[in-house]
Amino acid sequence: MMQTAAKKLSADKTERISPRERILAAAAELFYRNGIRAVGVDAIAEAAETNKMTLYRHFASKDELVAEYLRGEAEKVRLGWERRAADNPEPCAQLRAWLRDMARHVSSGDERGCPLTNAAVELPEKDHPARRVVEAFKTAQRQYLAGLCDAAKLAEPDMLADELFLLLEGARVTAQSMGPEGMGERLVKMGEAIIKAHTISPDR
Amino acid sequence: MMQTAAKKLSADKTERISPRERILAAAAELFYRNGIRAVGVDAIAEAAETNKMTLYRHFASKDELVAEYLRGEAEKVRLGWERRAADNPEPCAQLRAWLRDMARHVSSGDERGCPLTNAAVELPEKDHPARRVVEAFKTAQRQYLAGLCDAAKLAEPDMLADELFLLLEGARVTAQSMGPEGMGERLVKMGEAIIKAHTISPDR
DNA sequence: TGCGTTAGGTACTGACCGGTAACACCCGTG
DNA sequence: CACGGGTGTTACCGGTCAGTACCTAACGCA
Repeated sequence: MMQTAAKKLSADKTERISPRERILAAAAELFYRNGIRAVGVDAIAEAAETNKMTLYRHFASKDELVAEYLRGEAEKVRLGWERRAADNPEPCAQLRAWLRDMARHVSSGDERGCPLTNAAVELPEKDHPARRVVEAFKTAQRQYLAGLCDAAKLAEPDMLADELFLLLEGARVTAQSMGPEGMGERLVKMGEAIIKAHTISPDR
Repeated sequence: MMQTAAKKLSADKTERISPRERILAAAAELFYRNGIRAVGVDAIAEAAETNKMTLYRHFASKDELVAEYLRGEAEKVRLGWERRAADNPEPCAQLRAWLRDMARHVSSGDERGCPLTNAAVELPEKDHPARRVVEAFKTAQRQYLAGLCDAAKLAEPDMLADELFLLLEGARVTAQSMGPEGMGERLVKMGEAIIKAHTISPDR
């Protein structure tokens, strides 16, 4: 009675979302916040307002769920790049927008690093399905960034791309062990300085 | 008989090392290689050629053992700085030596990132004894680096210190999800370029 | 010689892990 | 109305986890 009514009500507003999506959303939140190994499947099922059986009907194993979670995170990042590309036709402006986005994100306070990177730290086993996702993502990210630096006609685009990439990766991973004490604006300044250093000189 | 003979023999060559040291060494290797959460106390005791009871006579809990492991790693880093300071009286040369050491380390192949940073990724719980160790270490590292940049009379020493720090931190954490494809020499080039950018200009 | 400290060994606890079996249920479609 | 797929519920499996009780063996020191 109450239950059916509540079911129908919630079906109208939120619970129309399929269990699979709820599980993925809950897993993303818990994995990122508490670490992958620290979160059990029971906890995920509970947070998704479902149960373990349903989870295992949609995902072959916890490892596969982790891989799917990481694919989702990679997709979010890709969408971010798409948005910035749409907003900034100039590749250099796109680069700067990325820098600002990341700086804001890092200094947001609840930063816990890049989910993909964290997964690689937490899951060192070479044959883990999650690792393939991480490696593919990081490689693609690096290539895209290098292409962007090249399109922006900046000097030594590959090296500049790596500099920026490593700088931001370092900032994200460091923000969680040291407070983001003014890391945000400082990060932008550093990135801008590095870009500037690659605007003038043809090589060294 | 056999046992006592073997005991005495081993006591003469290697097993004079106290169980505590053996446990710490085994824990360091296993924690770094496989991740902290992935390693059980039984595995550590076995690798240290002792048993769980002896482990718990020397360490109050696994968490405390982890903290002690991290203190050991921090001390190793400190000794590295001491060695470099002895070898390079000039602060700028010391900085460059650090860069080279880190580049070699990153491209060594079996890099799995900074143990302290990895611990912070694996153990998000704010009150974990390991986190205090990590935070103290990272803060000290940053300050020391800034002091070194200042002593080297480089422009904007604090920002330069952060740039180098984040760059190397990013390189270490990235080396494990992408192969260290020529990361070594490229890292040195990047660091040198950043240092160079801070040698001339008084400010901006 | 005797005694206390330290280490090793075995076995255990209670909790939790990932994963599965069996069954009741709701609901849309025929 | 009957049916079947997706879902919820409960109980369970074997294994592993951190941590402990209890006893024995070896050693240093007096």
